[in-house]
Amino acid sequence: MPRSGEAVRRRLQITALRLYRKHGYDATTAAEIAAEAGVTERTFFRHFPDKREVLFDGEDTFRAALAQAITDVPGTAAPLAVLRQAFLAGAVESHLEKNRPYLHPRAELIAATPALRERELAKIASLQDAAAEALTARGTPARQAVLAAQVGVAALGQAIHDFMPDPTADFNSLLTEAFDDLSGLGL
Amino acid sequence: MPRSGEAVRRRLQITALRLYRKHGYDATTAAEIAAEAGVTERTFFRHFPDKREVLFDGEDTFRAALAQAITDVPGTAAPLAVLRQAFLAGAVESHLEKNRPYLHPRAELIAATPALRERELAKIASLQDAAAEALTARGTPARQAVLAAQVGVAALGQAIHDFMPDPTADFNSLLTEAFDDLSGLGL
DNA sequence: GTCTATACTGAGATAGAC
DNA sequence: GTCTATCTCAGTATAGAC
Repeated sequence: MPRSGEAVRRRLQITALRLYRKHGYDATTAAEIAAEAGVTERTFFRHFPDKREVLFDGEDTFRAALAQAITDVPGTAAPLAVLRQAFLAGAVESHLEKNRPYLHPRAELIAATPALRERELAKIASLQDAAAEALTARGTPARQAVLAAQVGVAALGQAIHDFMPDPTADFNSLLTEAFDDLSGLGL
Repeated sequence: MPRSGEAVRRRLQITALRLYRKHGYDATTAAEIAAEAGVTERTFFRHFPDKREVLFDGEDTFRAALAQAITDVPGTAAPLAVLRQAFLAGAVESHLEKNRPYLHPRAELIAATPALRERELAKIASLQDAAAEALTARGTPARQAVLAAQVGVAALGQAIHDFMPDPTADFNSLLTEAFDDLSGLGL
């Protein structure tokens, strides 16, 4: 067996998704995933702090890329306009494309599993925090930044949700649509 | 020690909050909480399905009251205007007042404990779902309802956040302020 | 109320990459 | 030799089953 950590890590992720979907999250033990990936249970927990996190690898990188995209938006537009531009800039789309084959099955599993849904919400909250911080660094007052981040990420979530089941969809159109929808809510 | 279910339940909640704050959530065992409350560990898990839930009792009632308030808003205003009126109607304020003494310490603990923060986010998401459903029942298109619920609950969260540390604050002013802030985000 | 499975943790030993 | 990935072993606590 190869000792390169990255390969083991990938195998654990793919195996976990497959077994979680096959037998359910609760009915799948960490030992089973590890065994199928050719390592011991302890190694599983060395790569991932818990059974949920194995499905959320790479979120940190994505969050950093998104924060950078917000920082890089030129000009002094209003907070939500900045977020719209940042989300259109490519970081989101490239992150989605990178995991294309797993996106939809993974989303189905998460939606059907409360424990995983909780973890996903935490990741989204973390995205909101990063977005708010990036806006603050641009000069947006903290209060507005936090609110704008929550609203903007909600629109982003809607776009991603619509994008996933349809391989032919154009992400940027969906994103523009979601942000346009915000205007009709009656602010 | 009285064995009437409600009293035990209350003692378990108060004891849990105290011990979680004193020794940290992870370092506190369910057995310790139960012992201090004068019951067995088994009784703890009979009242609360897990160690987190003991801090989130009553959320279901609150969610139902909020949904009812949304349903009860008269007229055909835009979705966010409906939510603003519903949140001002008293259900939120009365829920906050009921737990006044525990609100702030509880919030501090949750903010400092990732596992509890995850559970709180799940509860908030559940509020959003209920709000979206109530809006849909009023005739708001599903897409708009989901987005409006997320935006409205974000404003609500901001108001609650500001309300907690300050016992003299007027909740309805904070809420109005938060909703007004939404207009300045640049839609 | 008792029993058990399993998620997770810690420490020390081993094995391969450099 | 160092460094890092993995294994082995022993343990605790949560939560569910009976």
